[in-house]
Amino acid sequence: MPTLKDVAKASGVSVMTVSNVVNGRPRVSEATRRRVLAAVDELGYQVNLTARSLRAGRSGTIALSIPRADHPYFGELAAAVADVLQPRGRHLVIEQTGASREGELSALSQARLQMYDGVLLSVVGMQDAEIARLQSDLPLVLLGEKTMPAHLDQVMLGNLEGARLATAHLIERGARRIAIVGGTVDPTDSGMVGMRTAGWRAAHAAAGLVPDERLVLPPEHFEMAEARAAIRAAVAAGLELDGVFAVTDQVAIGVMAGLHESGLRIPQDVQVVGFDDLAVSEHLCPGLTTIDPRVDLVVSESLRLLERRMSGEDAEVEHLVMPVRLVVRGSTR
Amino acid sequence: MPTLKDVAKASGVSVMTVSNVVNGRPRVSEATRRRVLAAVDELGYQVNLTARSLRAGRSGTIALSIPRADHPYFGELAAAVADVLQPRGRHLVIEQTGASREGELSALSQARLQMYDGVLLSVVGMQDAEIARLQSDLPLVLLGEKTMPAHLDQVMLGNLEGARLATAHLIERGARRIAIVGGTVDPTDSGMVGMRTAGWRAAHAAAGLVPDERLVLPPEHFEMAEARAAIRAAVAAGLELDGVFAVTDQVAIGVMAGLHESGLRIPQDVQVVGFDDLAVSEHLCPGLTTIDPRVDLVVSESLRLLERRMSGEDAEVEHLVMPVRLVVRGSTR
DNA sequence: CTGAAAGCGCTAACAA
DNA sequence: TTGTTAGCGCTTTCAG
Repeated sequence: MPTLKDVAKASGVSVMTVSNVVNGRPRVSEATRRRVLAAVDELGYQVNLTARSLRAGRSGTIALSIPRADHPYFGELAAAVADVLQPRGRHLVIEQTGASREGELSALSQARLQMYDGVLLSVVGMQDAEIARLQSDLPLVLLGEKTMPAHLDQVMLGNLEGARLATAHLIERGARRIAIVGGTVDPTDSGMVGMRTAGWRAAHAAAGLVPDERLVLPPEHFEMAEARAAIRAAVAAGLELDGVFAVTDQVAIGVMAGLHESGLRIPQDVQVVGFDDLAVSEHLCPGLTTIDPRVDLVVSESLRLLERRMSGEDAEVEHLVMPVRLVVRGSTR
Repeated sequence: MPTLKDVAKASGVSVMTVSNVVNGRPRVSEATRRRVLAAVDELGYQVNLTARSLRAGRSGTIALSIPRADHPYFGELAAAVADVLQPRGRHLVIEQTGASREGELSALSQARLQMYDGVLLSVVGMQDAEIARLQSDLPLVLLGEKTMPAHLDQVMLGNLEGARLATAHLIERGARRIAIVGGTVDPTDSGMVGMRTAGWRAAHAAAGLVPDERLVLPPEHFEMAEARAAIRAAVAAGLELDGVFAVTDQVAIGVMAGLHESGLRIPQDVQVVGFDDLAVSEHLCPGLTTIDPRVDLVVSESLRLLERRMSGEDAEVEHLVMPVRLVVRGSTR
């Protein structure tokens, strides 16, 4: 690759002048400018962004780290972030950590994070200790469904409120035996599953109902096939239910398939509510009633926090929980 | 951030020794190693990967450029690439171009591509001229559904064969009025839509049938809502059909929703086949018969080609078309 | 308006 | 085993 020096030599000026031309700085005579641009063209010169970053101390790039790109929720999140950043002229790259419980940071080391001007880190499998170890001098905003170290900005979905809304809606529409698919019976779970299960319990309590603990169904990986098998097995085992709160839309899709296979009709026999409002959910048959997690707000708020850190402002740490919204479709009556 | 120099000063050795320790090179006495590591720990030293890249002339990173992360096909592709690269100890970043027809390269400049050791470029909206201008000295493999410049390696899906298989399957299962949703009547279209439409025509021709041109339905953006509206409108307008080949699974999902809304049953009244075999397609009701584009092969082949370029091998340019596979599910009889 | 020098943080090559 | 030197390609600073 040709360098500034090569262009300088070819056009008979100094590297500094070439740099000035290439960066459109003023105070360059029209004649030299043309000469330099001709050389740039001829040699096919391209700035070396690595060198520029080293010199500038900034890369001009923001990173979004997600567990997996093939999980629609994260794909949609990534696109939403890109859509906000692109018009602002900021460059985004997506890092995929692989959601390894053993440590996202091995895949995405602190050193690598340091390359970016700012990082939105969607933490799923990460240990608290690892998160706590994150340098707070790197502009960083955490996106994740559990409470994080107090010294880092965080934006969280309205997990509890969403689960409560979803379950209350099922109760209101007449369901009385409402399974939670992807829930947990572990009361110490403070993560996404724990919070959504707590919302399911809270809605029951508010209605004066006591949920049957057998209605807490296991799928732990939020996979469609797993959820489908779980609901089929439960129905086959004689578990009676007339409603399902699925902890994610992906799980809900599996649940709908499983209920269908079991000969149960939605919503006549079993009503279903999901969580995430994936793009596909609107186009299922029937359309999936779900919780809109307001990814738009998550994105705008987390970028606000990030820009604040990036500008060096020494503001208070914020831990935000976004509002959510129930979207009613055909899977509930 | 502390630098090698800071650590060197703190531990009373030279920067080179620190570098040697940090990089686990041999020929460092146990005593100094410990002293250095202590200083590294204390100062919280982290390598500056930008500086290392500049020095080494390589970034150790491969980029995958996709139009949008919220399009499930690309999300699944990205995850598949990451899953192959991760175990090999290579680092991947995902760049999102935004599929702007005006030019993917403005979002993702040549200069930026140059930062990576290798690039998988999924081209959609890119102009031929822009693609042709791409330096061939950057290890680059094109992923895209149109024929690209001869000087660049390319991996393409079996568009024609897949569309042919899908349509032939519909014909075999008794469909005679088979719409193509997302097709084109423009015979000069040599892109993905053109090839898949050609496959639809080829299957008809092979069966001695002549398709009604009114069965070519418009949706151009492969969006679910658009496809849903298009099929509804067509049915409402009295178009008779007993089969649909949707150019993508996303389109197929919209089609299924639209047919459902129009009171038509799948597969009894209308059979549907898609293309992409998205993860969700298996869990629709009914399951979607579709073409598996063998993303696994696309990934392994494109990485083979890429690694070859990255190793500096001066091999023949390859233009590969991957085989495809029909996956039969409930949406066809 | 143009140029020379210095240095961002790192490592290969050589010297001690 | 450890240290010194040079330079990756760029831009800031200061001097013509």
